[in-house]
Amino acid sequence: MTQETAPPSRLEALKVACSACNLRELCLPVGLTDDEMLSLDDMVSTRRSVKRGESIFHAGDPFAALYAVRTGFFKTVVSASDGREQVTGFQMAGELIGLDGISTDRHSCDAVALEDSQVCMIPYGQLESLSREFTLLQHQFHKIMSREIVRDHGVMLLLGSMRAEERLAAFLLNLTQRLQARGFSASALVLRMTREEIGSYLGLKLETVSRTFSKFQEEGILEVKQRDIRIIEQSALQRVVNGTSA
Amino acid sequence: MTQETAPPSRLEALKVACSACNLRELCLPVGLTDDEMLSLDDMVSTRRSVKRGESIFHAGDPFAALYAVRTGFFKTVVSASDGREQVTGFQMAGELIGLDGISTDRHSCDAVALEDSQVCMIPYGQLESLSREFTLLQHQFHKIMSREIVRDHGVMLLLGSMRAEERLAAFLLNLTQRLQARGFSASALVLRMTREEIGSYLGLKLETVSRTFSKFQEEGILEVKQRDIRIIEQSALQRVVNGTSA
DNA sequence: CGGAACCTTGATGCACCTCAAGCATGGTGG
DNA sequence: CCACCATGCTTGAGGTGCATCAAGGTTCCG
Repeated sequence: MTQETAPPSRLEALKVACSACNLRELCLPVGLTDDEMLSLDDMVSTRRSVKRGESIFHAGDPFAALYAVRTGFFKTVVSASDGREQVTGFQMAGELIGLDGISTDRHSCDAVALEDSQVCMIPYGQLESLSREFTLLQHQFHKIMSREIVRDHGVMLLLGSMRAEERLAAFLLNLTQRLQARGFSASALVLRMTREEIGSYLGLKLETVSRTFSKFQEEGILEVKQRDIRIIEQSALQRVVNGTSA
Repeated sequence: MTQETAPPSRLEALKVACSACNLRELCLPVGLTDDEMLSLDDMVSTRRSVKRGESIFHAGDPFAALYAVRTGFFKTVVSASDGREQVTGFQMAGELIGLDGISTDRHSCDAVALEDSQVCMIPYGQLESLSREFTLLQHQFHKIMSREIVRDHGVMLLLGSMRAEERLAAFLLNLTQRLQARGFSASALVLRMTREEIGSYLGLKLETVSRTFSKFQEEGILEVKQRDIRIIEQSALQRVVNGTSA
């Protein structure tokens, strides 16, 4: 349950190299020159394995580094004082986790692995110095933070003014789009999260998520077998999101 | 209720000095040395007046600068393709507007003045170069972006799992806390936005916002006269937020 | 093979939305 | 300066989308 900063028994003999990583076009190094990439390689020197259910960090933990998802799948969760929880995002390969920690030097959410995963550790102090040196890195980092803000505003729109079907349709389209950018099929996906986690993210109860999946299936938009989803009619999903279907 | 630090009887849109601004402890310059502050003064050289109802920028506009609220009050609004709108935030003196634009070089929301206001323009390219030079400025800027992310996550929690009374109570407590940080009373405030705008922000209809205000008044928690709000029992509001009152 | 975690589906209730009507406020022009 | 009108606010009555409660089914794994 507690985070292990240096996994004791696991030898990370592999030197992690951004320059050799197949995610470099999606991750922090986008657009860097070869020189700059080599400096990144120095900074991002540790990879950490996280088992399903384990957390990279918890709310309240001191902030020291960002984490880039190398393989696997994560959720971030904020908690209210009364125990209510809200999933604020799902992160897949190439995405950055931990930006929340910069503001107060402590993390404000939990980052939990939804399957066995690996993350690359990016010591924050070093990122700041390196991005003073490399304009492109600096700009790319700012873009990533800004993108998170824009994404959050989209979620607010979803939570504030969409109905259950619209929320789930938007969620599925977003997931497939990101999976597609990583070379996966646009029409078949395996959900890494439970109905309850989807519900938490979308501001719905798990029963409503389940019913909505069933409804989409009845309508021939999806084929749903537990966590295996096949999208039969993407355009129909798009229409649902736009409210053009009710 | 509007604060005017230096009543601008002349055209003062010329020279702005962060170093002389009473908001410098809340705004971008937090923690800078005198030297650094002077460089900021060079960068933030234009102030712009915005009349009530006007926008600093619209969704789709090219991104070139950030704006620090000098006086007045703003809302930011994102729109879906079908016309649905969501207020994503309300900004007051010392707060930064426009961070959304970095991600795609275009703004993704509208920033609308809710009263006659003034903003300081911070050319983004210059901010990037200056923050390559000044570590503290760089860090402060990152903190501001991160804070926005954390705030957004809090709004998601609110939208995803709180009921109407809890949302409004949380909203009022947040407003008064920010006003208090600016030297205003913690118990009396004048709302700069309509019930509809509050509702949009909180994911509620204006009638629900109005009814909830009335309910708080009946319960002796607030005194509500249109946009004049007096908080009679702050602890009760806090209890409502925590769900300890239902 | 048995239990835990997860998912589906049905019945019922309620929080909030929708629709509607009337009141308050403030800006504007005669 | 006042009358007028647009905009915003309040309140009521009724409807509905989703939550809640409940029961049973499926899958995974020790």
